[in-house]
Amino acid sequence: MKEQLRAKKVKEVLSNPRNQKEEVQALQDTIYVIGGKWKLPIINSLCNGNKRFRDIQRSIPGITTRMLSRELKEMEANQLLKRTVDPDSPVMVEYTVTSYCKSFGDIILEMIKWGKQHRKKIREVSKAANNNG
Amino acid sequence: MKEQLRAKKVKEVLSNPRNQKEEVQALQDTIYVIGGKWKLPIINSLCNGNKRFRDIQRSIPGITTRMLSRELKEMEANQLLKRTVDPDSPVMVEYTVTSYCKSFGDIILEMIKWGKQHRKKIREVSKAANNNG
DNA sequence: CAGCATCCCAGGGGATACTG
DNA sequence: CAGTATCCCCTGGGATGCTG
Repeated sequence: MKEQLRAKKVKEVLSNPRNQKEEVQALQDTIYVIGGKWKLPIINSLCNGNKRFRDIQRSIPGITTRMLSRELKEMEANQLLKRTVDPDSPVMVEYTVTSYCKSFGDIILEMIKWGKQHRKKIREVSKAANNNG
Repeated sequence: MKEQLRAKKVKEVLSNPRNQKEEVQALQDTIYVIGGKWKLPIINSLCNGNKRFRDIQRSIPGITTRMLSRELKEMEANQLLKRTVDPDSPVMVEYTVTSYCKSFGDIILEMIKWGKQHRKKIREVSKAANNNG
């Protein structure tokens, strides 16, 4: 009985359920905030210096004006970016990331890294398949 | 001339359109692979040592058997995990991550980090609101 | 325990056309 | 240029109940 209690304790220290609950929560929160196909690519585009609607759109393959418009609005509401209209020419709008938005930098970087490695792997696999076939 | 070449080189490194196209692609690829609410939490759970269906389910708040079942199947097809059935008792199934799956580790870590900071920030903001109100 | 079957729905997302 | 407005579809996802 004592033995079993000890074993249980050790296991808890090795992988504390509390910590894990907290971490799953954190993970799910993040997924909730940046979920969907477009938010991260948009943030990435803004961080790359794109400020104008068209520029952002052109920099993200596949996005439509509708989705871009929607996401920008939502992200502005969530303080992830700032929208500025040039008072002189109302058709001059600029989007810039807030500092808060930059906190996604590391996530984006890791995801880019993964995507590149993934492509590399895919290429290698198909090459190997060709050699074997 | 040499100077200009060097300057150009630097600028290219800083924001090479080619690189950016490649990076957006990589980013979108990654989002495609791990998109949705559940894949990353599942991977996380497996990496935390959960192997049984019920355990995985219990470790992920909100997931239903239906979704878990579906995602596990899909991820098995995509070589992200291995499913093992104990021949002695067919109701003993174990899921384990492949090494490939572990390559998501850094992404998950970054996302957990972000989620924790996010909660902290939310708490601070609401606290400040209380003080001001 | 490990899951499949069924029913159901919101909303994410696409295509296209139009406006100030 | 910077969006809105429609229309429409699909599917991710929820709820619930059932089986080997």
